[in-house]
This record gives sequence, C-alpha cells and structure tokens, in this order.
Amino acid sequence: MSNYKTINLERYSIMFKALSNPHRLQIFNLLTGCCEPGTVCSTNEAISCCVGELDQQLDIASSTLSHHLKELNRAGLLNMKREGKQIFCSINPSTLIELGDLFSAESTIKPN
Amino acid sequence: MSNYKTINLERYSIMFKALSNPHRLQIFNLLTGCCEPGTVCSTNEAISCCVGELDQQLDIASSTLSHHLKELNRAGLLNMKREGKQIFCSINPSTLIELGDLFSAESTIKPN
DNA sequence: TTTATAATTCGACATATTTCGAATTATAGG
DNA sequence: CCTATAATTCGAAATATGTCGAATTATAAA
Repeated sequence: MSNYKTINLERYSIMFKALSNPHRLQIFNLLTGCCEPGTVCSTNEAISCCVGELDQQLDIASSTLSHHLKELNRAGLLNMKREGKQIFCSINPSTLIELGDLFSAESTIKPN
Repeated sequence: MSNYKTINLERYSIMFKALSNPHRLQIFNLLTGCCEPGTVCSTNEAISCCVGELDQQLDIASSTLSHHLKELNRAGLLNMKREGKQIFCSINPSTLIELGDLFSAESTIKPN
C-alpha cells in the first residue's frame, strides 16, 4: 500500500501558469512576502490589500491588473472580497500549502 | 535582523512558466513522481530517462518534446547528459528544493 | 438624483507559445 | 565510408497571452 499523495496535473498547471507571469508573481509576493520575520505567512490570516493599493505598486494599467487578479483567482490562489467600493485581495492559504506539498517528498501527480 | 530567505522573482517566473505547460508538467512528474514509497525523490539521485523513453509516454512529436526539454533545462529544472546516442534527463534536485522553500514559511521574493 | 470613486469588461493589437514535419547533427556499428 | 538510430534545429501556422484605453458597472456620499 502506497502512501503517495495524489494530486491533479491539470489543476497544477493552471496554478503554475498563474504564477508564471512576472506581474502576477509580484502580486503573489506582495500578498505573501511581507509577513513579520518568524511568522508563517501560509498559515496566518493572509495579508489583505485592496486592488487600488496593488495598482499603486505595479506600473500597469488598472484593467491589466484586473485581468491578472482574475487569473490568480481562477487558479485558486487568490481570494477576493468586496467591502464597500473596494475589493480586498488575499492569498488562499490552503492552496499555498498544497503547492508546498507538491515539492516535498512522496508526491505524485495524477494524470487528468 | 531578518531571517527571511531572499529569492529572485524573475528566476522563479521562468521556473513556473516551465511547469505551466501540461506536457512539461507531465515530464516533470514522470521524472519525480515514480520514486518508491517512503523515499524522498527530491534528494535522492534523480530518476533518469532517455529522451526516447519520454517520447513513448507523451503523444507529441519528438521535435516538440525536444523543445519542452530545452525549456525545462533553461529553467534549471532538468539536467541532460549524453551517453552514446542517447541523452538522459533527470530533475535537478537542488531546484526542486528551492521551489519547496518558496512555499514554506519566511520566504520573500527579491524584485529583480 | 447626481456625482465621485473603485474596479471590471470589452475590443483591438502586438507578441509569445505550441505544435508539426522536414532537414540536420551526433554517435555507433558494420 | 556508409547506414541506422537518437535527438535537435528550423520554418511555418494556429492559438494563447499581455497590454492598453474607452466604456461600463457597483457602491457610497452629497
């Protein structure tokens, strides 16, 4: 009996595609990479930014940003939640954990 | 003093792009996912396949396979070594470890 | 209701990627 | 040297992606 983790190939290729664009990876980084030293970003309540705050840091048109956020959301990496006029974005912690698992031992990707 | 790991954004986006294509992810899986249960693929000497063996399992033209292998190699994910007429491919274990680190705690991506 | 702000959708265009088959290179063996 | 096998390079075609500005939707506030 195997103790392999079995994961989905198609789902992962969508996640990797989402992270393959430099602007999207930058967004990912802004939302994960600014935890305090010693804290664990992936399991804490995530950092939350509204779209406008991300826009200020990214040097792309806001319509382009919108498109990228949709891609990250579609890939299961990003949570989006409206509060009044603003929409707050945060990284989905469970997807982050999944990705970590992929590169640790005994993982196998399930075809289809 | 911070104990953040600092990593390179551009380098990682290239790695993710390499893994974002379903055929390339399948190659990646073939070369990492077939370890014996209980072993650690990422730190063992890697599984090695010649290009022809991969070709048999992939249902794409061999020229397309060649292209994908070059991409994986360019991204630092794949080692290639000629032995006679054949070229053997294996996953670069240190890059695998790097990727695992990215999704674990306290990582920060370095812009540029 | 009108206005202002935050964000998304749409359409167009340029660029990049995937894929194939044909031609080429590299190696081994007769 | 000639032939067969393994793999790569090249050029072309189809498809996908990234980007922008203009128009639109959603919400809040005067």
